[in-house]
Amino acid sequence: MARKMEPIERCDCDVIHDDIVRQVKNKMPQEETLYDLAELFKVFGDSTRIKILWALDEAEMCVCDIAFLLNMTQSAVSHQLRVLKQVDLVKNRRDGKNVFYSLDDEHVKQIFNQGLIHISEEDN
Amino acid sequence: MARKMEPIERCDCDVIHDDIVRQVKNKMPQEETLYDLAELFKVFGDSTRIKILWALDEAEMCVCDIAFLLNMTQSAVSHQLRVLKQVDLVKNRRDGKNVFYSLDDEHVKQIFNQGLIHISEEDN
DNA sequence: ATAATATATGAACAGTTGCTCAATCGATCA
DNA sequence: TGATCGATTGAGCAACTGTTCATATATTAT
Repeated sequence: MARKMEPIERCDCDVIHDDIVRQVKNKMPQEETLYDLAELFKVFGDSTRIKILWALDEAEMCVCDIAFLLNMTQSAVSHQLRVLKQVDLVKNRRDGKNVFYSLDDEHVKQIFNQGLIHISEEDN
Repeated sequence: MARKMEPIERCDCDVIHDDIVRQVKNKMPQEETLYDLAELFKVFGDSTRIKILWALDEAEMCVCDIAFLLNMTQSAVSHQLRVLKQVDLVKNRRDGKNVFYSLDDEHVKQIFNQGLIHISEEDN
């Protein structure tokens, strides 16, 4: 996690590399943008959360329903819903004793589908 | 990580929920598919790997070039390239003392862009 | 051969993650 | 009011992750 502060020493590669590296450096998005992107994918990088998101894409559901569907404790589901809410992937509304969760982003399924394309191509 | 084996007890929610939950359950992809999807996103869930992938999308580069570009040790970069290779996101070729890495999937940028769409919409 | 360079790899370590468990909060109902 | 149900929250923990460091391997140059 901790980043080295002293610049890495350059290897003896050709000057050609030098130009390419400089070009790539200029084309790269901002450090912060790439960090945020990683943070988003980190949220997708857990099968429990993937399942929850996929389920909520089908229908709005309360916590206990999700827990039953995924065969998990309410507590575990609640913890994960919290994570999903923090990054604005889901929203919720209270109805009596229940709290209903639903998707708060229409691109989730598109992102998933892109990922599935990669997976299906791996089996070659 | 460890999954509970005894089924979660059902809450006293309406019978309506029961139907919805059953419907959602039927529509959900296979457990394994969702697991694989999470594994893929887990790889994207690290800013170092995101940077490497983004860089390699611009140009083929050797390990020391990537290390210099990202101001990281060769070792750290090499470890991450190994991870990326294991999931078929990058490929490599040796040229003398150097090993050149390049992208092995054309959808990477598309997946990134989908993610960026979500991020940019968060700032509301 | 030896030395030098580029990369890979394994152990170790700190930091993080996702779950369980217990306690708590919020709303409803007797 | 107290009892109950659904949901949330915090502590604690085992498992995992990403880096560093030291070492090993592979290729080239001397």
